[in-house]
Amino acid sequence: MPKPAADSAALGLGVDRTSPVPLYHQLALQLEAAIEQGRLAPGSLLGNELELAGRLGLSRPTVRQAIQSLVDKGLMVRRRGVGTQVVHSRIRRPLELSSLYDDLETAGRSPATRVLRNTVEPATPEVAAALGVEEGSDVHLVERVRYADDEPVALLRNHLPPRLLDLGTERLESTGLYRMMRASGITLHSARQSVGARAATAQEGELLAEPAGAPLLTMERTTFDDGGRAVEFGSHVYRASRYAFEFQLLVRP
Amino acid sequence: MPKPAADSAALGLGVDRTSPVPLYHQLALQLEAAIEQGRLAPGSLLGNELELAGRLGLSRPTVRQAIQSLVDKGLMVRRRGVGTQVVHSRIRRPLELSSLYDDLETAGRSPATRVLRNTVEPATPEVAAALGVEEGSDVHLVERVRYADDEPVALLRNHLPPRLLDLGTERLESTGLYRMMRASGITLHSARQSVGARAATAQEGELLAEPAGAPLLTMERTTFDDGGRAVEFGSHVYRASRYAFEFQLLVRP
DNA sequence: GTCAACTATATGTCCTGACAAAGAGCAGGG
DNA sequence: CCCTGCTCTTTGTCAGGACATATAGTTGAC
Repeated sequence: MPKPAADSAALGLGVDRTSPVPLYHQLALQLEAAIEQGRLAPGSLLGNELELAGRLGLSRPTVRQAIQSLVDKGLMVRRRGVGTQVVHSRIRRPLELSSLYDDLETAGRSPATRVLRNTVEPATPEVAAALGVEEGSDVHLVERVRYADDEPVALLRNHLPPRLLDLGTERLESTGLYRMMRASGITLHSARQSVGARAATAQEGELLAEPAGAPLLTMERTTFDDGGRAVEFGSHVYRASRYAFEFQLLVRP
Repeated sequence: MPKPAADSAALGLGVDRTSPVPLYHQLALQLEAAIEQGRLAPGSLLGNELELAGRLGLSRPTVRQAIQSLVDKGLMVRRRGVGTQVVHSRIRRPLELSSLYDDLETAGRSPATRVLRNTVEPATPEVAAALGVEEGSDVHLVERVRYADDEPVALLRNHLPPRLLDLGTERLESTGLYRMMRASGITLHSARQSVGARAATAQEGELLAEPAGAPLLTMERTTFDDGGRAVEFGSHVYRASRYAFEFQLLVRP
């Protein structure tokens, strides 16, 4: 079966050496755009690395680094002795650590927030274990209802270590927690999540405009910064009728 | 605040050039083991790449490649001008495309399967769109109940394109679908998932030993091979009282 | 004493060059 | 006709060097 024919002619590829953007990244962006716009057809071969490097005036390692980043994103597949080709399937975004606020905003759904509580409380054993602080020591507690297009979507309950962040209620109402963290110079690194389901309590139902007993999607998450400190522990419930987690994931070789 | 002091003395690091395992991978495995066993303490610096390369008799690119793979796994963090240090938090496995069967088995929970249906049916519009086949054309349909420790955990409903796999009912009862695919030479590449929740129907409740209306965790997944062909479309429901998705995820820089 | 500028250090980027190994296709032998 | 072995192509691995740049600590001026 003949492969869908090689491509790789004039694709508008070319790098700008005066730019501060790394060459491999420039190339990666251009290739990604070419795939996105269909100029690099799914299944088409990219042409061998050495020749591509020669045409662009780059070295092979630089070209390889660009291609590798796309392979890591799942956009391309390399096969020794064959070449590198564009993956057929439409890859959307792989799963990343995202905030509900940003997700809703990029989906064009006008997020809004109502703060129910914004206090300091002693840490329960569970919270203390998650955040790595002393049991009974002070931790911030923030409870919010998140709306999308004026409809309640989720009930967000977050615990944060003390003195990490200035948690103004007004700012909490106008933006997302992760955005506030990043703005404070906190570098998010990783998170441990658990997603489940349970029935709504009467109080939850009232806040989310669902009957008591309605199925809810639950998410518990502990987020760490790049120093390994826990910066947030969240226990969230989502209206199953209005929300689902969607994500793409890759097989790691 | 002084950093937890540099380490990097004799860590038992050393590569075997006669081994077929790539040098960078040997080094990566050794470093990972050292972190795992605590010989490389969280927060400790690794010592600069050039010196490390010199001590091991390797070139810097090779050492960098090894370190980079650990950075990608979330185990280490690089800081220009500072060095590379081990992340404090214990990283478990990042989210990967996994099968319930394997997950249960690695958790030591003795998975078992009962096949309810194993037939060929015409594709509904939804299934046809997911698998990329003609509407109404033949597709395999497999319906199973998955047990863990003799307790029902999930109801699995899979659609597969025709002639992809030999779907013997006996084999389906004794292993997982993904394992069968891999054994058939199919290279899994990526999957698109959607996780939600809903109430159990009467029939689902009966099969899963839950009352009707009980909250269930739902997962829809389309899996693609490295050629971009859809190889499976699954619509699964899990008992929320017995199962939750747990995973770790990294911030992509 | 405080702040700015300088310097040392480590990673980030990029180059050239070389050989190894896997896969596909072709040719030859059974 | 099928299978085996060869060869060619292409990616995989590795070396060694050079310069750029961000960060931290130190030094110097005010």
